[in-house]
Amino acid sequence: MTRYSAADIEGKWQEAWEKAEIFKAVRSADKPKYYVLEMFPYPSGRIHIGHVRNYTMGDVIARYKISTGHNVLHPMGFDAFGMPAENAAMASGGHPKDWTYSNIDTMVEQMKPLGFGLDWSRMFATCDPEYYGQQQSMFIDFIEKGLVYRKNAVVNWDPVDMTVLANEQVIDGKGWRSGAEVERRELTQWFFKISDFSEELLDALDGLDDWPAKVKLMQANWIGKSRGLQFAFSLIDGPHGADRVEVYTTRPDTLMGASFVGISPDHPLAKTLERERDDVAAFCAEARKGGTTAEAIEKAEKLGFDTGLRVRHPFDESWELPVYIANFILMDYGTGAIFGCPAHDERDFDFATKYDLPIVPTFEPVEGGYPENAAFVPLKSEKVRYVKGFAGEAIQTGEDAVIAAIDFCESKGVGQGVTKFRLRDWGLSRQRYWGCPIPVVHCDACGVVPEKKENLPIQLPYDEGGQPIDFSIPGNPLDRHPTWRDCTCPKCGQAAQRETDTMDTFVDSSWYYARFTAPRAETPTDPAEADYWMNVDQYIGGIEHAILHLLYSRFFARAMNICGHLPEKSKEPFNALFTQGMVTHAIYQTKGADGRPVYHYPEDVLEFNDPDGRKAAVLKSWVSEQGMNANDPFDLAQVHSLRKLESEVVEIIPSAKMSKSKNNVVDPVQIIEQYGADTARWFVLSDSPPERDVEWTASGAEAASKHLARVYRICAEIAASDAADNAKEDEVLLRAMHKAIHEVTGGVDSFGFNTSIAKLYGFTNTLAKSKAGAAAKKEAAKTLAQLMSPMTPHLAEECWQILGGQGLIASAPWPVADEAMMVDESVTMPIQINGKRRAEISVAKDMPKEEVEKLVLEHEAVLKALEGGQPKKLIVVPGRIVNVVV
RNA sequence: GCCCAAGUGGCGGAAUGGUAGACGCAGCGGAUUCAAAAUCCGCCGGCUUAACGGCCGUGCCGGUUCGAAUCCGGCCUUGGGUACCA
Repeated sequence: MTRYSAADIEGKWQEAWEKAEIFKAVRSADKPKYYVLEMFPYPSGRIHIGHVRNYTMGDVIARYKISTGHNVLHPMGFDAFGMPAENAAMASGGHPKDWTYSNIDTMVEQMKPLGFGLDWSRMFATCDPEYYGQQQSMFIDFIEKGLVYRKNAVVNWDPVDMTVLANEQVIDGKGWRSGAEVERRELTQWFFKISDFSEELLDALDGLDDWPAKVKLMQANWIGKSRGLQFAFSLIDGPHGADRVEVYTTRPDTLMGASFVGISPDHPLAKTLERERDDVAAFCAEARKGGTTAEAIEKAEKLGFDTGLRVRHPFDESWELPVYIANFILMDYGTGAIFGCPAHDERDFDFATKYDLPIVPTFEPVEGGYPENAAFVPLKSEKVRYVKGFAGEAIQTGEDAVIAAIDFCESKGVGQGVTKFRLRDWGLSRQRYWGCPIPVVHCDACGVVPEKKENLPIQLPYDEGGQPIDFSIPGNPLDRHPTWRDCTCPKCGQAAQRETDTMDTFVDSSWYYARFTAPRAETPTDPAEADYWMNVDQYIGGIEHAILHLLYSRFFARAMNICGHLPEKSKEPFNALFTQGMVTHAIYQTKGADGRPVYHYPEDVLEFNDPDGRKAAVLKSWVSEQGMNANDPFDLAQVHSLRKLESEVVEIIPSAKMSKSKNNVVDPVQIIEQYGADTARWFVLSDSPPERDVEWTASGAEAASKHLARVYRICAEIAASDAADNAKEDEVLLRAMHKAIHEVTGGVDSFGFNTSIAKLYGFTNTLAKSKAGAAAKKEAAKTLAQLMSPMTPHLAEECWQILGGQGLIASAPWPVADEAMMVDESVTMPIQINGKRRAEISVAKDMPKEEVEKLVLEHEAVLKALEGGQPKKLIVVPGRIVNVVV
């Protein structure tokens, strides 16, 4: 081979790795273990360029850790349950199972040519009965340990499709598929008791030193710890002897500004009144309308209903407040009842204005009086406040005011300080077919009974008694299945019925990392394997999973520890987390006659630089219409003039998320066919820092490909060279090599792949220009191949082989930088005069400070600046810089 | 609204208190070629200068420091997260 051809070499090396079982992970005591995991994909049918970036990063780490003597576990699987499979079945009449497994086959075929160092023998899909059966077994353990329970909950119910909808599936208050008005319905659902772990999940974030601060903050906000006061207003003439309304507030310092009490339509007091009074019943029915989505909530008008009931203020017997039922008060947060302080809360202010309630400011600012423009005075806006009614003391900050108010109220016997969390229990029931069946049985005599473990897995039925399941009928096929539901009670043996709800797919992905340590075990985990391989040393995935998936996994690890499936040390399963950015691509857009955007494929667009050097584009079809051949070199001036025709200018939107409808999707399979896997891998790692988005550009891919060809050419030339040694040049090259080892390694260690690649470019340039002898060049080229091997493993093997390297580069030990070779004998130090660079001197690297000072003061530029005087100050930072202050 | 992050050439970005713009893309000039592709060499922030050089320059205003893209205070813009949570 004389020219680099990815197609000729990549398959060959993949076979060599497989044969040598380089990536097969086997438990062994003689090496430190390293577990690197990328978030596993959903089997949508095709791999996405984003997958390529994600798995390439993981692969760089995996291969690097192998080279540094680690026993590496790097597995791959599929998050295979979920709605898209059912939707596909509805659309095309197939079966979710067939669709899913066929997609998995396709995606594995697409991933293999990328040369990832994965242990494919551990692969599984969450829809394998061997996997979800173990999940069912754990669910039964969770029931025993009280980690899961059933309760009624309000859900979005689509009355046409007869199913529960996730919030994301409700659009404008209507079901996304049926278009029917969504109802709030109370259903009995299963819940994981994640809220029992609120405090622990929050506190343990502090120990996750190698997680992005951003993710920890998002989780902390989601868990939402708040400190407040819970107390009761006494109710005057309440119905049926009801004498109090319990409320919770995080702003007890505004208690003296209360002007009403509000209760949820689902509050027991509201329900009592509803039964007896038609006007209350009508209001409550109205208030319960509308979905539970953020959107629905945003639009909903704040409605209140004066019940006519009155309560007494806890600090003033004669002060009576009205009790309203209000649609914005949630029954499942706090006590389902609030007091409103319109002067210091915007929502209460709106409400009070609407219903003509008093607005009572409670803080006296030290100077200037109250801002006139807003009755709402936010907590942080007042530096010093004086709280009316609270012992007349000045309080410095908002937080202090809250603490002081709680203390004060407690001391007067009004309520007590309470800590609450925003985090709710995790509802896992889904009224869908393509999910893990919840392994319980409903028995008329015994109630809800967990299935016996020996009966697991409870498998999904493939058909309906020989007939294919019809997914076009609304509702859950398991519900209407003729025989599947029928079973016997595991407790009493009488006829009973299976639960037809399946589990949220987030359950499947909450423990797969543990299953990878022993994917074929007869129990959820194998304790010895789990103890050896856990925790995941490096987890890599998208920021979109910052909250739910990662929080659920942290909960599951704790629950699994309680049930004995994971060791104590794995309560936090991911030692380090890295969240990578997306691969984006430009969108080419014009405006249609109706003013709406029209998107174009990149190949339909002619890109060029306008006279200002900025990227611009016109449609090729337009160029052709004007009598120019778009494929020939063309007259830019003509195109520039075309561009003035506004309607035909193509707007380039860079860095847009890839989307089929916008014609900007880059298909990895095509890229591999065109350039090879190494080019795709090199490109997605270069240019942008891994945590940021990287824009896919044709020119960038082309450049990556050219560079790899150049590296091959250089190595081939060196392999064939017999140039004599050249002591001086040899040393220069080897010094550069050791510097490169140091810098590239540092980049890989700290997820700085883009800077590692920049250093590799630099070292390649040095090598190409070097006048060193063949032996030194060969050593440098072999090192270059090694440093590139985690990123472009196929090319690296090929170069290694032609340079005479022993064995596979994949199992060769990582080069070590020689400290002594990295230190230069002399350094060039810039001389600053008053902080501005004016000159530089070259000095021996260990020249004493005094001597440097002497040399500096003799320097022409310094003498000129001093004009015969003495410097006010002379700063010498050894080896770095000199600053003369005159 | 609240919380967080980012802002550096035509573009992606580098530099985390010490020579701003590494490395790459795009662009410009040259070599090679009948020509092209490929490859190789050089230039490439702005203003100014015949040149050497000088001045300005990391979103804006101010501060700390011998020295600030980097630290502090205030603002602007963009991106992300999140919310009837009492």
